Amino acid sequence: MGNIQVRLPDGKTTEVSSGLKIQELAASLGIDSNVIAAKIDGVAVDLDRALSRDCTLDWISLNSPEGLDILRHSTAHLMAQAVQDLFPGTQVTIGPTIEDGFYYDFKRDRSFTPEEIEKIEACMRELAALNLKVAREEIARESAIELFRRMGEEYKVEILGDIPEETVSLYRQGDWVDLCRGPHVPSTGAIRAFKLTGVAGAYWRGDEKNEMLQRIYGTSWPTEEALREHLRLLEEAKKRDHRRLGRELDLFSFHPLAPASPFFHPKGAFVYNELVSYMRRLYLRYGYQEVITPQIFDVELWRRSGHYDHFKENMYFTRIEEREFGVKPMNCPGHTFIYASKKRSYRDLPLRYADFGRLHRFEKSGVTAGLTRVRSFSQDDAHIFCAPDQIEGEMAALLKMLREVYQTFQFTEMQVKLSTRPDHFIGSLEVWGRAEDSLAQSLKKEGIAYQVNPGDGAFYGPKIDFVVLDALRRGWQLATIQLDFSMPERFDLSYVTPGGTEARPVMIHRAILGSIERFMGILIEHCAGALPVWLAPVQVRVMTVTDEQKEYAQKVFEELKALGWRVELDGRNEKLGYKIREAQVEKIPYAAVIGDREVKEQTISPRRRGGENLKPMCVKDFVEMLKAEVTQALGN
RNA sequence: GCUGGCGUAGCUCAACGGUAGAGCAGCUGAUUUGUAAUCAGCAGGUUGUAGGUUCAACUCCUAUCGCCAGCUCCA
Repeated sequence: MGNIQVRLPDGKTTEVSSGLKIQELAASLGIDSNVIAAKIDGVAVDLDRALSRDCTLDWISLNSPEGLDILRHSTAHLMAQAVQDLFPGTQVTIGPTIEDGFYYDFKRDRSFTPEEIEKIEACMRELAALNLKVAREEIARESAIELFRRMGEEYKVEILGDIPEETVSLYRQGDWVDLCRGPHVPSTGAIRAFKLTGVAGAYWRGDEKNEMLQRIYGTSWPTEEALREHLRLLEEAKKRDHRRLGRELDLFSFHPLAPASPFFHPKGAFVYNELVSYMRRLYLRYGYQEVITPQIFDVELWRRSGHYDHFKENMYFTRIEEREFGVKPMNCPGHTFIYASKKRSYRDLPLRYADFGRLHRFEKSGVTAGLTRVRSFSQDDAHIFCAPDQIEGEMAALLKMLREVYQTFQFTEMQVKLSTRPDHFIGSLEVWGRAEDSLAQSLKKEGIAYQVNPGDGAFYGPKIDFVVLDALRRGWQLATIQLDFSMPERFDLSYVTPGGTEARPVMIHRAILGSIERFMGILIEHCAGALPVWLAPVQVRVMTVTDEQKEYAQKVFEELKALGWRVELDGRNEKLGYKIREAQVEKIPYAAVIGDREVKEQTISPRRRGGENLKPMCVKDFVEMLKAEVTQALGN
């Protein structure tokens, strides 16, 4: 065995004898114990791996994203070991890492009870304490198939059947073995801070036609502190849950007799309408015209549009006078009728029809959730009818509008996905290709990075989806832009070109907030219920210190009200601290405190939600301040 | 729809085979109070619904509805 040259992360090169294990090299270099794996020329490997050629070496620390991923994967293995120790006969399937954690799917006749989960967790701690060495082993695929078949692991055998390589790797810890690509932590003792977080059913390979497996979720971290911090964030998210805030702030509620259909209370309805007004103001500037269209249509319409063939499972139907009707799940077909109500010229295009019409979509029970997934909703929906050569300009305008909207709501980050032709589609392949290219071109032109989501388009055309990240960095899909050459065809839409010939317009389906319901839910979580002043159902609460100031407070209240501010008066016989607390809990942006001093000086003392006390000021100055705040937020 | 969990007062939760209890909210009264909770009293529940087991059911069983966590699907 000769010597080899190893280039270390610090740029220095060291000469070691071939066959030296990375671990041994690390020990000799005094590398800290957080290093749990390494990279040879960029490929992640176990510390147990021997160095056999000249290479560049990088350390993978527990604190790096790659290290965390390895830790979590190893924790999934540890869990699988515990499960098979405790419940012989349970088969393992797959156990990948996910954001902040991992899961492992098991084949077992019954599901895991909370008590069993506790037992599994305890068993995992014991196995971790044993600090079992995690050893990699490479064997021929055929031998692996033989091995897992003997062990009764049918799923592993199936997985092995799909692996093209002739050699596969196994990982052993104690007497437990699993098929795995690796790498893993060197020994189970590296797994320090973990918690099993949930159980759920999951279909084998994610297909509901397959048998259901039992999934256990968990999370794993380098330190106890990191684990605690993660659990704290989960608690924080719970506090922001819009379902909880919706009740606490008296915005909306649900009733079992109208499942998945929200009731907006006065304050919630105010916010809802204000969101719609906001979009209407934008429509004025961006050249949209609002239309109102029917709620139910003869199924004939849905047959023509393709919804009957491709969206029927999500629709509500009703029969009357021997005629079958479908409640609209989308506005688009209705808009084609307005388009087709007269002869159109190229001079009319683009035509932008906006519609806040109520939509109903049947969603399988079990998928609905709060405001984010409902059966009755409306969208800031619009359909743009334009000539093919206008697509680009429309897309650019749309992206500008979209950015403006997201900035207003302080969604500073977004991800973009281009979804292509699904299995169920209408129209020709050629037309689909054209539409997909158009969308991709537009994104490139605007310099927007995007991922492709194959097969995720609407049945009538490809789409661009926009996912925003909220304050807790959770992703939410809001906007969608869909390019449609089929609907104009199906409804035989046309316009007269400059040359006097007839041409087919293109339809762009688009929504920026998405559904108003869903957007409201996301916005509530984003701002933790503290809506910006312009959107808050109550903007100011005027409050007295004692009854002495009631008269003046009433005057201030009337004054603000007359100026159009949404204001309430709290003249109750309670301590100021009590009134302040209530206003704070209700997340009202401003409390206007009035005591004897204010009466004497004809001022108010505003207090911002959050605790900031402002100097006493006259009502006029206060109003100017509010105005400036609104203007700043809305940028106009 | 599927897997699992959970439904007790408006809200948060207790009681877990022996005829339902607390805090907050609500109402009444006292208190006139300066930036996140003044005190006292009162009222409020056929324990989601329908069956069943039992001398006895909030508690055990079955069905059903709803909610929650996932799977699948999606705005």
